[in-house]
Amino acid sequence: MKKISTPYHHGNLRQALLEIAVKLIRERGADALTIREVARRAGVTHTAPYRHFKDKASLLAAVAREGFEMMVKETKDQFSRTTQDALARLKVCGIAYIEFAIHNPARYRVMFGTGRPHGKNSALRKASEASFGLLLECIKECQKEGTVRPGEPMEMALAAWSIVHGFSMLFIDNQIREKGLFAADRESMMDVVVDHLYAGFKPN
Amino acid sequence: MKKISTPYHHGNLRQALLEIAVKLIRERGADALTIREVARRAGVTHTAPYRHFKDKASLLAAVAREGFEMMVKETKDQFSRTTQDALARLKVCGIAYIEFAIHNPARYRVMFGTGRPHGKNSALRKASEASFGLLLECIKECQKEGTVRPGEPMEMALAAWSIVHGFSMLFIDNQIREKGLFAADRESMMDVVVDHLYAGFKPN
DNA sequence: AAGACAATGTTTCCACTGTAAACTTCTTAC
DNA sequence: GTAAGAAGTTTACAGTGGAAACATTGTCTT
Repeated sequence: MKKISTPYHHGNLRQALLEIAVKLIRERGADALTIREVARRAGVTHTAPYRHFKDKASLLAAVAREGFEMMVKETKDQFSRTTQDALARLKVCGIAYIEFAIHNPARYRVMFGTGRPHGKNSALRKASEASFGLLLECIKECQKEGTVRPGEPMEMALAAWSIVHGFSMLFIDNQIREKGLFAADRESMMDVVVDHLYAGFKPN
Repeated sequence: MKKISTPYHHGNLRQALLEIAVKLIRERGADALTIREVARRAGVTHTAPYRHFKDKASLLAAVAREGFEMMVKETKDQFSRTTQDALARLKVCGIAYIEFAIHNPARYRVMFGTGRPHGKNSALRKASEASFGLLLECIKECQKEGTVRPGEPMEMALAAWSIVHGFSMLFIDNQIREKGLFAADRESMMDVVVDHLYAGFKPN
């Protein structure tokens, strides 16, 4: 039996590194992240992190994975507070997604910004698939319910994901505020964008 | 009178650097780009690029700016080949955008991936605004034409931009193929996604 | 309780990076 | 033709990612 909670030398360094990494990215941007600085703040040597992460990319992948897991969890939490129909849940999906991105911009960028595809890193891939799965299920349920028009659910999920992802990216990259779109507050902007999409999903 | 076309020592090094940078990003990914390697391939010392770009970020910003300009130009070219209504042009906007992203994934990622907002770099900002402006104008024209329902054009442009941007990002990050969505070919996927959005724009 | 063993952290090392400063060499305007 | 400024070079430095060999500590077996 391995006691996970018991500290070895440092005391759950892996988790500490992840938290420090996120904080650092938040403070100085994603590419300013440095393994050495993370180690420094954790109070360990600059090579200690390599016991827990193969390399820098691997550390970032772990941050990303955690992000997907958080996102799924938060969405599900919102679900449980939404006792309504599937359409309501579908909207929750969109809103929760965007809210996550806005509240965790640094992490969000890591989740998608790396450029290099998740490829082999199956843990990361699984986490991201879980997130997509949530959306897909919602759409299927809506179709059963009759609140979303028939059609290949995959394609509709793709469209839905595209819009919330796109909006999130633009928002956190400041492209929106820069273009003088801050007339409306954030929440109503979100609603507008999401509604435009769902308008295209309506039956009839 | 300054003769721009005449080579000094190297011969239009600035442009050469830009081209090499893009090629490098294409080959090895955006963060593998190194000023020294760019210089090496250009056959100059590793500090020569600093005569043309303040720093690495500045070089990347120039690559991004060029990208926006290319995108606008290509869209306009497509416009001139589209003698039809404004709605047709609006669709061209979406398709051309996605096509650009797909054909220039490396550059596209630089255009949006940096994380750091364009902020002060006004040349980059202007180029990106031109691209957004094209979309905005299309929507306004469609509204005049009656092929897009009334409503704040800014908001609709935002929605439209979100979806094409989101789709592009997901596509070039391989998130789509990874999720087993390659059933449809690229072109029909594009059409489907764009159509879902425009369905929400329809009058009535 | 006593080692053996694997997990964790450290030291030392290396090739490489971004960029500043002071320099040389070329181009062009006068 | 010469002075000035632009373009490219040399040299230097601190910081980085990561490999390798070493030291330490907790855990497992007996």
